[in-house]
Amino acid sequence: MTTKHAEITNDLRTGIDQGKYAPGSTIPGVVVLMREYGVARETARAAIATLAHEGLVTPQRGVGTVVRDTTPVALGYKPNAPAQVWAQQAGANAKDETVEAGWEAADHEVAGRLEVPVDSQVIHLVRHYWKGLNVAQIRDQWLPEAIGTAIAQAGTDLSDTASKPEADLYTLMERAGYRPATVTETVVARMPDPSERDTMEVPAGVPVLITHRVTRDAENKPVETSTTVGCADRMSASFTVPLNR
Amino acid sequence: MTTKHAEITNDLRTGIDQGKYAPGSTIPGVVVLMREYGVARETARAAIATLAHEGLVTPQRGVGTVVRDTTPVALGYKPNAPAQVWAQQAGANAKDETVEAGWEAADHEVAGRLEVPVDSQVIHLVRHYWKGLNVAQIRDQWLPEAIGTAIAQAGTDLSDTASKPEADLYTLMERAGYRPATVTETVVARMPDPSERDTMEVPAGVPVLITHRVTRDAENKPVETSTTVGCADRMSASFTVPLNR
DNA sequence: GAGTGGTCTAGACCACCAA
DNA sequence: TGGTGGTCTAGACCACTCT
Repeated sequence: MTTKHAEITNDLRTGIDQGKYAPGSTIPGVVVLMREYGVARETARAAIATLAHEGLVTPQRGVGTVVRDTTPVALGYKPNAPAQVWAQQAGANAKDETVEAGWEAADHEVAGRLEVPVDSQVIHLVRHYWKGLNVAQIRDQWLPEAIGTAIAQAGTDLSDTASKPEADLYTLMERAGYRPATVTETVVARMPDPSERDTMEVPAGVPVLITHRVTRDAENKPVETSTTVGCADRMSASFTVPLNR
Repeated sequence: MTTKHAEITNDLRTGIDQGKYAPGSTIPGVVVLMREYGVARETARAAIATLAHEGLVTPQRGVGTVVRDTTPVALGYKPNAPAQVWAQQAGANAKDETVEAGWEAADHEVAGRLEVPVDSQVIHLVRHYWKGLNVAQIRDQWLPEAIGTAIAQAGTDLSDTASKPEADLYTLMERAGYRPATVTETVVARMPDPSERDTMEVPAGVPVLITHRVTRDAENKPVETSTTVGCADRMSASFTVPLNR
């Protein structure tokens, strides 16, 4: 025999699957489930909690337990033009903002990706990508010392949060004499930690997608690396790769 | 004031972060927490449940609540050689197995990806990729009718589950006169549904990574599409893309 | 058998939202 | 103000694992 809360969960889940409870509407509340199934409050709540952690519903105090719209928003992501894509694809109410910029000492991870010595100076940029009222992605980006100074000498100080570069980063790199040739991206997923859940307002049951990127020039030397963390229900990553066989 | 269970969760989480509770060891159990914090059983359990849903611990009856090893297993994935990579990267105790094969009518989704009419015949293959004792990935793959029959005429019947093709799919395609030229992959993540949780034995708090792929020939016509679902703590996807600017 | 986590109850009070 | 979900309790019994 399955447990009582599992029984209730299954009934509600099939109801959602079959469209009995549409996205945006509410499923039967705690008190209703208590009465209809003859269970205690915590048992009814346990059933709902399972659905919440599966990402199917979002309980809201004073409102009810709302069925999530599980359709992926599918913000396609093209590594070929990382900077501009956001505005095009996320729609009119999208914006992005540099919240942090400056020089810092490379830690082990960043130094390894950029193939520079640990503790050597690198430029670190943190950007927030907004979609409507939410931060949908957070990007941490690092550039090796040589490139940071070369871009500065070409007239753009990346270590200044307030300054608005008038061109995207790859263009700035080219002007400074570094031509990006390839990007390698590695995608993983996990549940958000509390700070991510906080700044991006990730609902329960929604994982984050993490993209680690390394951009290299024609000599295969790293010219940029970044880590992008995004709410998995507000982003997806897409790649087109030629096959050389 | 934070809630009692949140308080306990935070204490335990920082303990894990700081290495006080190492991966593989157990955190204080329900009864210990009840005594030390002076709370009821369900309150202590709620604190542990939060950590479980964050993917940090796995409660086990009769054993204790074990700290998960959160290190990503990072099975790099190269779209250039999809079939062979598994064995190389997942190690010695990896294997893969075709669990389903045959002709079926294309549904809306598959028809759209392959750019064939809805309800036209397609080959459907389901493969399980094992890592040790677990299924780590499930791949659903579809080929358009023309290619399925061409490969059959070239001597390999893909619609037969028992038959072991002696070459990887891309090679079979080439022999049948279709040369794959590009792949486009879209990666998303979500929490597993019950059936996925079941066959892949996904622990609580671990999302699945989903890769939608379309392979095209030189004329940009789709020759294959597949959807791969994998436990996010047992796989990652990696892509290297040349920049053409 | 001792100790772990899992289920369930009946009842209390609190926080929040909408009408 | 009435209805929603969130927190918490004290106590019972069950399922599982390890020794």
